[in-house]
Amino acid sequence: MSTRATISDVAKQSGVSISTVSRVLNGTAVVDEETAERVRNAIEALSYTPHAAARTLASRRTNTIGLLLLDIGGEFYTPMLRGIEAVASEAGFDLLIHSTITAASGKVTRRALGEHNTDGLLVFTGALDVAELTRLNEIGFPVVLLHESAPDSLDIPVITIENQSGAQKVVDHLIDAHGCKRIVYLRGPADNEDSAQREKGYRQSLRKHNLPYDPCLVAQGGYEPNQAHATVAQMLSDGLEFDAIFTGDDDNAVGVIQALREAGRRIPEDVAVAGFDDSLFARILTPPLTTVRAPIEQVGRESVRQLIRLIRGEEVETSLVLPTELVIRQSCGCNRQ
Amino acid sequence: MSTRATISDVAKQSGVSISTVSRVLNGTAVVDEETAERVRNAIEALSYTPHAAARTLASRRTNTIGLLLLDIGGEFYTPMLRGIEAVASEAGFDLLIHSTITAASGKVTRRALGEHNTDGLLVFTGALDVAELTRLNEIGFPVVLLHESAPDSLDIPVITIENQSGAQKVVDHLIDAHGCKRIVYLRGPADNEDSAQREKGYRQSLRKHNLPYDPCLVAQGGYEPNQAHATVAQMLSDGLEFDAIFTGDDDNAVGVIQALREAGRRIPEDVAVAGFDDSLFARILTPPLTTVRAPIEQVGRESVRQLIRLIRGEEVETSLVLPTELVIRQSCGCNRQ
DNA sequence: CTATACTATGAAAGCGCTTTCTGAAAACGC
DNA sequence: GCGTTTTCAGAAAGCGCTTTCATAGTATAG
Repeated sequence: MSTRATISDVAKQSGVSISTVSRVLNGTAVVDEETAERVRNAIEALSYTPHAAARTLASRRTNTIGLLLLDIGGEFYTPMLRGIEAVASEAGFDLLIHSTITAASGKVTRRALGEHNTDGLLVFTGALDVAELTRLNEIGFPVVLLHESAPDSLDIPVITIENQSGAQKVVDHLIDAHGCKRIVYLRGPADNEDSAQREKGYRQSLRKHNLPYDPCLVAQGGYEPNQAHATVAQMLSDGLEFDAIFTGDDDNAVGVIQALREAGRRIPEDVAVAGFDDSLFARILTPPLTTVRAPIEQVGRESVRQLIRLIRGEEVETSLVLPTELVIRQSCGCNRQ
Repeated sequence: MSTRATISDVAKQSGVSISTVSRVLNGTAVVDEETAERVRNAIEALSYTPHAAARTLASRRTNTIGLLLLDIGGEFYTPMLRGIEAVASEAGFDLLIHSTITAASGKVTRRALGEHNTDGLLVFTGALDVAELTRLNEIGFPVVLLHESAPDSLDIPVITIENQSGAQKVVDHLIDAHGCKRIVYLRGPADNEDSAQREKGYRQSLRKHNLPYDPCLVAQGGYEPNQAHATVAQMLSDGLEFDAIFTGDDDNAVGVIQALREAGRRIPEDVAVAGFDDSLFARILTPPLTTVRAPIEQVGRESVRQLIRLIRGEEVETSLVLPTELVIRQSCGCNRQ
């Protein structure tokens, strides 16, 4: 507080005009090397840092990108955040984060992130309503979506992962390697695009292997251990028969494994289990979880790269789908000790 | 982009001066209700949002708090972030996040977060060097430290948790309930204050029970499964005898359990294990981990509260220590099925 | 040696707000 | 009914920068 050095302090100290200081700061024009050196010394001596808001106001650039999340606390976000932060920081952008879930309670619908405080927005599945998305699109504001495609009417790039083929690979494996015939699929939250894609992959695999599609075998897991636990417990008490569960994501797998164990079903002898994501805890589950590796950190990195291109007015892919990879551990029946 | 509405557009549209619009916006003075209504309508009609930088520049308030982390990807941060975001957002502050670990590679030492773009800073253990901390303290800039106290010379509030008593409780439990006599303690990274405190608690408990302190039983775990794994494997191959491991944190526990299992030691029959933090995965380990619950989200919440008080110039506790709680599961030998 | 083109710099106009100062009009007091 | 307060609103001065425009000085060409 007190007396921050301003650009004119630096100018005075080095005996030049503020224009010249600005030029040295930004490299926007050639400055005599000797003069530049004097300016740099003054900056150092005054430990001067340009005032971000003043810069923004004058240059009409915030040098900040915004990240709009549903729930910042989700485990899923951690690697994504790491990727986003790394690329943003490397490119000299600040990162403003807002979680819309906490905002829901707030009375004032202050637009937390937008044209007024960022150069562009990263929007995670469901974190922004279509109306606002449309508004941003109309004023040509740079936005990149993560894990969910935009309404067709809007031209907004999307970064996502190979959900369908990933799911197909893991279900293929359950069938081909372990002879599973009745495979449960646990959906994510309603409207979740990842989940819908994975379900497609699941059905595709069944079709490919001439296995019947039984709607009873598909149910809600909610990407959430408790719900998955309840669902599986219900299935078991209903006497539903199955020899494998593709849990939709790894979080579900935690609840699934617990429910199976409580019912005395052995994994993988009685029921094979496979997840999706390859979360940090997938390998520490017992048995270690066979799953599909989702390149989440990479999604974070790419999304920022695309957003920055957009901000710079460069060409951008409308959609980027990052590859997933089958990770075979033991919950499917492989590698038994 | 294109043509954002500005305050003067709103003023024109509602037939008042920009001063009045500003007053309606901020409630800084009484405005005739009828006039105010007209202004509000204009704001709505133009879907006007005040330009943050202009506001900042004029009012000398950024309405933003900065969070300086070492590694944003750490699992540990997730609940903390949730707490921080929730309180900040509720209080109308934006949250600017920067991870210093990624910045290390950058050539330019741009001060990512500071007086120039935030009203105050939350600094996590080790994320800022003492020089910068001192500078901020000297200019009276609001800073709150998380999980590490400031150098004595600086008067900076700290939010931390009851590490020592938490550690003591869990070691007490290992001794009292399970008769453990030779308990290993795995340290966190060097200089980690949490770890040092927990070690104190460990030693205190030994002393209280008249158990000898054997330096061989204390080693590096690094809060990191691989290192913990290596350390324990080494201890085992050295033929070191012990009947329990207090793993320092839950991350370590993952490596510890694996190492013990590989050596054919049963948990908890041969070796009892206990962690610290109560991470999300503590309950899904096999066996479920006995640990100490650290109120990490609470730390996040409190830190923001304190920081906001500081920003407002209110009185602040110099140090806040949040309580920890023993969580007994099965890795210590309790609740065996 | 003059005309032309650079080069390096400064002066000054904003960017979109907040806030102080000032004043007109309405309300009040006696 | 006149002076005094109160209420409401506008004018204008910045906040600390970037950027355009102008210009002095210097180099280059013919």
